Order: sequence, then structure tokens, then C-alpha cells
Amino acid sequence: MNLSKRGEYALRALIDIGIASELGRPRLQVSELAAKEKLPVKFLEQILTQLKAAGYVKSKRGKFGGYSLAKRMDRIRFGPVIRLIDGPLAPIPCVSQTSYVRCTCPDEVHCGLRMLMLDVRNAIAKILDRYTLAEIVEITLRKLRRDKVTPLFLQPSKPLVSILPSQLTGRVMASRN
Amino acid sequence: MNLSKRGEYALRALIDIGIASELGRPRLQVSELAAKEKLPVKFLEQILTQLKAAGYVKSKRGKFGGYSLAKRMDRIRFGPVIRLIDGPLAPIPCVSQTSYVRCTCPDEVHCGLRMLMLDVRNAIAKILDRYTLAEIVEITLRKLRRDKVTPLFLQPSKPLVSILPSQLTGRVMASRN
DNA sequence: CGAATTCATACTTGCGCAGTAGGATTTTTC
DNA sequence: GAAAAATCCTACTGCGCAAGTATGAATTCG
Repeated sequence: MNLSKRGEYALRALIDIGIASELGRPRLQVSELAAKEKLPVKFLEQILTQLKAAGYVKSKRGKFGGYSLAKRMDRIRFGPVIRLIDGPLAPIPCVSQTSYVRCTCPDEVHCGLRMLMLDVRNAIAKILDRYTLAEIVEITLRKLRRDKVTPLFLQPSKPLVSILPSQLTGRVMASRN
Repeated sequence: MNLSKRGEYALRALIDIGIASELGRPRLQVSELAAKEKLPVKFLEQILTQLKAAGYVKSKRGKFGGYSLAKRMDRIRFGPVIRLIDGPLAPIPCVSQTSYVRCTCPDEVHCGLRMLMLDVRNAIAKILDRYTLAEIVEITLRKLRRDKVTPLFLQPSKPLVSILPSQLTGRVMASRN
């Protein structure tokens, strides 16, 4: 019942970009993302490329480039992202809705295991296919504000140049007081 | 979000033994089990050994040997079996109840991914830790009877000697008429 | 131009899944 | 007691895939 590292990192990246975006910083660099979550940069790079190819993020190259969301956050659901990267949500192929494969058992209709696993797959899908990135981002932000925590994006290790930090500190201060 | 073949076969075996047991045939041989579900015999053998070591089944050696359940069916829950064979139910270690491992993210409490995955893990556990073998067997039998299907255990490919078949056919006929 | 970034592709490394293989041990039947 | 039929035990194998590394090309900005 595992989510791969690849899948995990993909979701983390999306959530982070979403939060940053909500805080007025719509674009993040791979190196920032990697630093925040302590992930291998090059690996993350690959994953973001994949997310880009699937239309979840868009990128800007060159200096001050980075990744931003390519869709509205309320249109990004976690199920499809995980399916993209890890394959079906279903524990066994014969209960997958999106990529069903018949199993070896002689009578699928009366298969107890299948019933059970169908239940599991539906429970998983009910969560992952219903939650949107917007909801998770919102909940996370609410929690952060409630506990008066400054999101890490707003504390760059190397102080950022340009107007970005000041934009953000305004927001951060607001949530602090 | 995968159940391994090993895990799948283990559950199939338990369910099959449970059904057979309920139908008055408390012991099944590995070769029978394997034939019914079309599984590799030697692989299944290993798995049953593991189930035995964990106290789910007991075995009888030699001619007319085989495996039977070592616990009451209403005491066998699927969650623990899967954990035994496949490890934690949780999609990521930092939401596992039975074998928690801290993740690399800087702030677990405010981690959106973690919230989401905790939800998923709870949904999975709610099903797998609540259902018992007894329930699945019962439901399966009810379905089989409703559709007037004879379980495969009762149609041995090589006709069985001794008293076993007649015991069973009695039951089968009863369910047929 | 030069620095900083993403993009593309290839490669590596290790591990775990899904079995196979072969024989030892136990039980039953003849 | 021997043969047959089952489980038990242990080792091994293949190989695919996850999780990265590595290298360099293309793009963008100052």
C-alpha cells in the first residue's frame, strides 16, 4: 500500500508551489523546492518535468526561472497525479477502475478478496479523487496561521533579491499580528 | 498502493480455507489451493509456512495432510495479515500507526501531504482492520448460494477417495435445492 | 558574454518481488 | 518396511524497477 518516493515528491512539490502561489509567489525553483523538503535536486527535476508534460505545472527557463502551476488549484486532484506517477490506486488490478486487468481467480463475481479490495480501492479513491490541491493548500495555510508559523518559503536561506521577499513579508506580518 | 502477490495469495488462501472449512472441509492441501486459484505451488507453500509461523494456520504433514485455520475466523482480521506479509498499510511511513518513521519534511504537524495520507491510511485501516475472515467468508457463501454456484472446492479434479466428498455433496445439494 | 536556470537523456546501483529448485522430514497406505 | 504423498527448509535466481547520478544542451537574464 505504498506511495513511491517519486509520487511523494511530486505531491510535495505541487503543494509547496500551491502554498507559495497562494502567498503571492507563483513560481518556485527546483533548488528551492529541494532545499525545503530536503530532496535530491536532480531527481525532483525529473519529476517536475513529468508533471509539466502532464499539464500540472509550467516552467520558465533561465535565470530566475522556475515552476508554477499550470492549472487552477481547485482543478488539481491528487488521484490523477498519483495515477500518473505511480499507476493505479487499486491494491490489485482486478479492482482498478482506470486500468482494470482480469485476475487469475476463476470467478471474479464471487471472489471475496476482490470485494474486500474493491472496498479498499474505493475508500482510497474517495479521498484522493475528491480532495483538490486548493483544499489542501487552504487547510495547510489555516493551520500555519493558527499556530503562527511562518512557511519556509518565506525564509530563504540565501536572502532573495528583487521585490519578492518584501511582497511576502507583508503577508507574513499580517498573519503574525 | 499495491498489495503484493505474496499478500494477495496469502489472503486468497485464508479465504479459501475459511470457505472450505465452513463447508465441512477444514483442511486443504497446498496443491488444491494452488490449482483453484492457479497459483505456483511452491510459492504458495512458502506463504503458508509464513502464515503458519504467525499462527494463522496449522498444518498436517504426510499423506492427506494440508492446512487448516489455527484461529477462529472471527479473530482473523485482514490488516494484520497484510502487515505481516507486506508491511505497513500506510502509504508513507510518517503516517503509519504500527511502524511510524519520521519523514524528511521540516514540519510534520503542518504538512499537507501528511494530513492527506493520514486520511488515506485511516480509510484503508478502517476496512482492513475491521473486517474479519468470518465476515468475508460469510458474505462470499451467501453470494454463492444466492447465485446457486458450487464452490470449486467441491468439485475436485481428481475425484477424492474416502468420506470427504460425500460429506460435502450433502451440503452442496442442500444449497442447490 | 557569463551566470543561472530548466531540459533531455543516459546510466547506475541496489533491492525486493516473484518465483524455482532440491532435498529433508513426516504421515499414511499397502 | 517400503513406497507414496504430503509438508518443511533453505538456498538461489532473474530481473525489473525505484531512486537516484551524471553530463551536457538549451534558454533566459543582467
